[in-house]
Amino acid sequence: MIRTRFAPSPTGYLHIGGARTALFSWAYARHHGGQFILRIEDTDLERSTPEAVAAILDGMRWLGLDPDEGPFYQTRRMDRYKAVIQEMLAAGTAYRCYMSPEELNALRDRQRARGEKPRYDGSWRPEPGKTLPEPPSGVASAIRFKNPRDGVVAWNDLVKGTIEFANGELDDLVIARADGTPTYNFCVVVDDWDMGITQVIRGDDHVNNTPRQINILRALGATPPQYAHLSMINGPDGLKFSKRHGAVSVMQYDDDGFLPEAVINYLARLGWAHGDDEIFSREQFVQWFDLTRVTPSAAQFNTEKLRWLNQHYMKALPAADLAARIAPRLVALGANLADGPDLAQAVALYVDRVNTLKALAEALLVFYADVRPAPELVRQYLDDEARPALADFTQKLADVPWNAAAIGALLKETLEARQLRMPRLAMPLRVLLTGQTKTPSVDVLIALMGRARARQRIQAAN
RNA sequence: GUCCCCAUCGUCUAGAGGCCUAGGACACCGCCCUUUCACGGCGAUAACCGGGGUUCGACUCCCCGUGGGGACGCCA
Repeated sequence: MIRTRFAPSPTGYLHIGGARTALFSWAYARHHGGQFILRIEDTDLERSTPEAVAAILDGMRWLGLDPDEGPFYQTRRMDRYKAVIQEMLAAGTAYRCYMSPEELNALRDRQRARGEKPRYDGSWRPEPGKTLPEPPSGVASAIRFKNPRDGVVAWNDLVKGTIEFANGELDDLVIARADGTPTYNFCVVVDDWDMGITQVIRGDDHVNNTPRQINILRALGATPPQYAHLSMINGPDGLKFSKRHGAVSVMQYDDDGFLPEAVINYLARLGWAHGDDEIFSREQFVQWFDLTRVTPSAAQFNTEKLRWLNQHYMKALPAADLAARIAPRLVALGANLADGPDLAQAVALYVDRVNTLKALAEALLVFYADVRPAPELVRQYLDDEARPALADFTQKLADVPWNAAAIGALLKETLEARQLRMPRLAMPLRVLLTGQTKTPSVDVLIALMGRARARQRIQAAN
C-alpha cells in the first residue's frame, strides 16, 4: 500500500511551494490508490502557532487536498520519541553530549575560518578504547545520533536519480535537546517509520537531511522509504518567493480572485508535464501523475499564465455558478444586488474581459452601484457634436422596445440622422454609463442596465 | 569555504542517441474580426550555457569548466 505524507511546520501560512509539494504527494497517493497523510511538525514550540495550523488546513481545504489520515501532531507523540531515544541510548546508537552551545559556536567559527565545513567534532562520541571526558555536574546533556564514520549513504531519488553522500561528510546530529525534546530530523524518521510512509515527497531543501535520516532509520532496524525531492519554485522575478511578491500564501490567491481549480492546474504544470497538455482536470491529473515525469530543475512562478488558466476556468463555469461565487465580493464592494440586472447575465457579459473573480466583481459594480465618471473623461468625449445626438438618443430610448437589437438599431438611426460615426456616440455613452472607455457593446450594455438607469445616467451629464 | 543539486525560447515545458529544419503553452509583436476593450482566428520572433570526449550519429550518455540554487542549528 502506497502511503505518502505532507508534513508542514506550522510557522506560517501554506505557501506556493508547500502547496505544490502537497499536491504532488496527494496526487501520487491517489494515482496509486494509496493514502495521503497530513502531519503537523510542531516540535518547535517557539515558532509554531495554532493560527498557522488553521491557515495550512484552510489552504489545503481550499485546494481540495483532503488527507486520508491526520492531521497528526508531533507534540502529541513526545512519549513515543522519548522511548525510541532511550532504546537508542541503550543500544549505543546514540550518546550524551555535554558540549555547550557556546563551545559549539566557537568550534564552528574555527572550522569556518579554516575553510572547513562546520560540524560537530565528536568529543563526546564513545568509541572502543576511547576515554570520554568527565561529564560536568549539573549540566543537562543533549543526545546525539552516532552516525557511521565510514562508507557512503546512497539512495535512488525518484526525481533526481542516485544521490550519494560520504558518511564522513555527516556529523553526529542532535536528536534530543538538553531539555529532552526531540528534534526535527529525529521526529521525521520515527513518524515516517511508524506511519508506514512508503514515499517521502518533499522539497529539495531536504536533500541534505536525507542521508542522516536514512542512517537513523537503519540504526533503528527500519527499512527507509523511497524519497522524491521536488525542486524549488521561485517567485515571478526568478528570486526566492518572498512577501515582496505579494502572493506567497495560497489563500492570497483566493483573495485575489483565483479559482482553486486554476491554481491546481497551474501548480501541476510546474515541474511536471504530460506531453503538450496544458489544461486538464484534477481527475485527469491524478490519472496521469507519476514521479517519473517530474523535472529536477527549479521553476519560476508565472502569474500571467496562472491568469490565463484562471480565465479559462472562469469561462468554463456556468454563469449562474460564477454569479454565486462573486456575489459576496460585489456586496463587499458596496453593491446592491437587488437594484440591478440579473447577476448571471451580467457575469456572462463580462467574463471574457477579466481573468480573476476580483476583477469581475469590480467590473460588474457599474450595474449595482452609483457611477461617477471622471470629469476629464466626460469633457474629452462629450463635445458639442455628441451632445445633441445623445439627447435625441436618450429621448427615443424612453419608448424603444427593450432589447439589444432594437437599442442598437436606434443607435445607428441616430448616428445616421446626424451623419456621425459609431465611436462619436459609443464613447461618450460608455463614459456616461460606466465611467470607463473600455466596455462591452453599448447596445448590450444599455439593454442589461435597464431603461431607467441608462437614461438617468445619460441625462445626468447631458 | 565544504558538501549536494540543477542547466532547452523571456517564462512553464516536450524531448528516454537518429523521429529535431528542436514541438506545445503563457507573454510579447503583427494581421483579421470590431462600436472601445476584451474574447476568438491566423501568423511571426524566440532556446539546446561553454569545452572536451563516447558514437556512424548527440539536445539526449560521460568528464571538465562556467553559471545558478540548496544545505552546513540543541529551526523545521
